[in-house]
Amino acid sequence: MKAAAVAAPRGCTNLKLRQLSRRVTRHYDAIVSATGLKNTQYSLLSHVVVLGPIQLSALAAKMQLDPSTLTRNLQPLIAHGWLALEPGDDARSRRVIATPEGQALRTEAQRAWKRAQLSLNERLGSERVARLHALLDECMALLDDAESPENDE
Amino acid sequence: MKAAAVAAPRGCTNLKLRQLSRRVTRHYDAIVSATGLKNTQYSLLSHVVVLGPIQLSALAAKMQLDPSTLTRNLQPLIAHGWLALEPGDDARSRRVIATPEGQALRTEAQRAWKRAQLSLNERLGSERVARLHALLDECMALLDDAESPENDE
DNA sequence: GTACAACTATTGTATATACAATGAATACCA
DNA sequence: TGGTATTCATTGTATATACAATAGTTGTAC
Repeated sequence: MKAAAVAAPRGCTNLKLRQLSRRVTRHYDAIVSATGLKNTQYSLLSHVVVLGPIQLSALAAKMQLDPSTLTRNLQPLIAHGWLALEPGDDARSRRVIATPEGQALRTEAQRAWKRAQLSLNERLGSERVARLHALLDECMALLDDAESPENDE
Repeated sequence: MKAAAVAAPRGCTNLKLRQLSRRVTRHYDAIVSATGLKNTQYSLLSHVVVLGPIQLSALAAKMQLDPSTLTRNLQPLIAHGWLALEPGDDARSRRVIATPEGQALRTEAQRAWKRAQLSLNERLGSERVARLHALLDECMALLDDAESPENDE
């Protein structure tokens, strides 16, 4: 039988991902920004609400964010009084926690997020979105795996 | 017969896209940055090389970039002498063009990009990458369509 | 117990991204 | 032809993102 012809990927994966990210981010922001949160801020706030008081380094890892980026992204949310920093186990580490105001805002913003997600599902088709999620998850998992071994080259 | 069960998408499409984008961008940057270009700059330079002298607004549309973002992103490349601005048809419009140095750099950087893409294909599997590309393209096309009609609300 | 390695978070610096507002030029219409 | 709307690009402002370097802290080996 013939050798299985694996379709060679065309184009730049990075470009395609970034372009769609920008596009989709604009879609969410158009809806979620009514709550005063940008999509990124909603995401960060949500993570803190769900993951409870959590160490900064652990949160950065969970969110695939550089620690320095996390430090910076926290600033607006702390300034608004939605998040707060606590001392950690060490004198060097810290934990983030959502304030009551932060939790309330998250509950409200979650409704807006839901509307944005549903309207996206509608435009793209739920089945397609589900496939996209699965694929994105697979890719992320595969790239994370490549982190642990001696793949430093 | 039973109604077709369409898998309801779980999680946030925006988050998944952004996380994978960040992850993949880091992968490309680790390889392409040796040429002195960040992935975004390589992408912009490439577009200009390929699309020839092109009006700013047209380029922004092609790249799914806000015009103000394009203006800003051009600055480093112009400062390095890799891109240049020309007068457009109007007195209000302008065109971008790649200088000879810019074209040479792009040729070099393209080789690095290729290595990054191939190594990504290897980690994720070419077949999976091809499926991802197809899906990303579909989603982008569907979102673009929703632009033209009176879907403003 | 001290010197050095490893860890945790932040700052310095640079870029990316977009919305709102602006300035300049052109199109259009009455 | 004169006024208004539209188009094109840029600036003001704010945030997102990451690498490199730094400052403090803890662990560890001798």
